[in-house]
Amino acid sequence: MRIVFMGSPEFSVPVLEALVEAGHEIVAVYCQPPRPAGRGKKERVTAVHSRAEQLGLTVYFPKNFKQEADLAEFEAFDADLAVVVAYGLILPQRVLDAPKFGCWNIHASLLPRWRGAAPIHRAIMAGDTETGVCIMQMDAGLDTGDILLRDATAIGDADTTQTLHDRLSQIGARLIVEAIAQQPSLSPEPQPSDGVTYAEKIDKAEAAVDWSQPATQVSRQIRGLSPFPGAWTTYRAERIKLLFASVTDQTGNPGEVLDRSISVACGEGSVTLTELQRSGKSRMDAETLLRGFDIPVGAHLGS
RNA sequence: CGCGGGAUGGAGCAGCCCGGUAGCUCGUCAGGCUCAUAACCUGAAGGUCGUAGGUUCAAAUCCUACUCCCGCAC
Repeated sequence: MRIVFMGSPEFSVPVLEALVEAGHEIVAVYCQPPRPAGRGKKERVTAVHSRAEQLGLTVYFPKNFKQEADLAEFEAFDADLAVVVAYGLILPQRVLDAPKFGCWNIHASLLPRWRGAAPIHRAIMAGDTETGVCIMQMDAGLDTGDILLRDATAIGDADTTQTLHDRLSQIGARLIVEAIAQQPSLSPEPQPSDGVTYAEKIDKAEAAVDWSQPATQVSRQIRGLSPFPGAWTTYRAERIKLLFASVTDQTGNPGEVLDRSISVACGEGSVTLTELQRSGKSRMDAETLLRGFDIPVGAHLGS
């Protein structure tokens, strides 16, 4: 099949690779343009951009699809299908209609739950026990298209946004190849009107840990924001990012350090912090961190 | 030219301001102990202090340039 690929971040890369692997003809790759980003404000290309160039594919990055030239260029590829995964732009109807089979989107949730920007973070933060990937026939709405194929995966207590992100990306890659192979016999199913939720973008204000929350909620917050943007607390005016925490059942004043494993009392129960990162340092486990940075029992975090 | 932190035996850090014998916690190795269990005691090995210059009788420490890592902001 002649396919136009549209995606930007790391999540999209395995999908692109799978399509190439499956022998499809990638006639163009679209992604977000390079932008000044990161330390030093240097121009950064997207993950898809650099991988596509390694694969010898031509990369396009229009600002949006409002210019006639960009629309015409897209239509001129005369593609059979466009595969869209975390591209970062709203596609106008002309783009949706251009490929022979339209545009298919890979979305990292079990729709209609968690439509929108941050489905992986939201699923963990909400305490969902299951999530998955949907292949959908894109329409004008926000993640409202008919479902072509889906697959689920369980969310465990050891999952973080990192682990789930990687797993869902792999599932998405496999699923899109399957969907294309089955294309003639796929039966699009409209999404149910019940159970619709929206995954709002993560706000930085959500990243500060509130120790008065129950331990289960604190753990979900820490795991759901790990590794990006990272939940954090403070100790001695220093900001400490928390990358992983498991729920334990000790009690104390919220924010109080209860033992030498950095177990911290929450509003209800406690969490044991096992992966942390001081600002300016790399992430390390609790024992390693404590070797050069004392957080004594009885210390109070986050005040 | 966005702001800032950092690079010191295998790991994590102190020492730098105020130049003068390389230090702490842990790990490793050898031996001891066995009511200390996130055990204890004794001893040992292991570092051209990120790189390159400069200042100096003397530089981990002061000066200059560079490389790499990270936090914030975006």
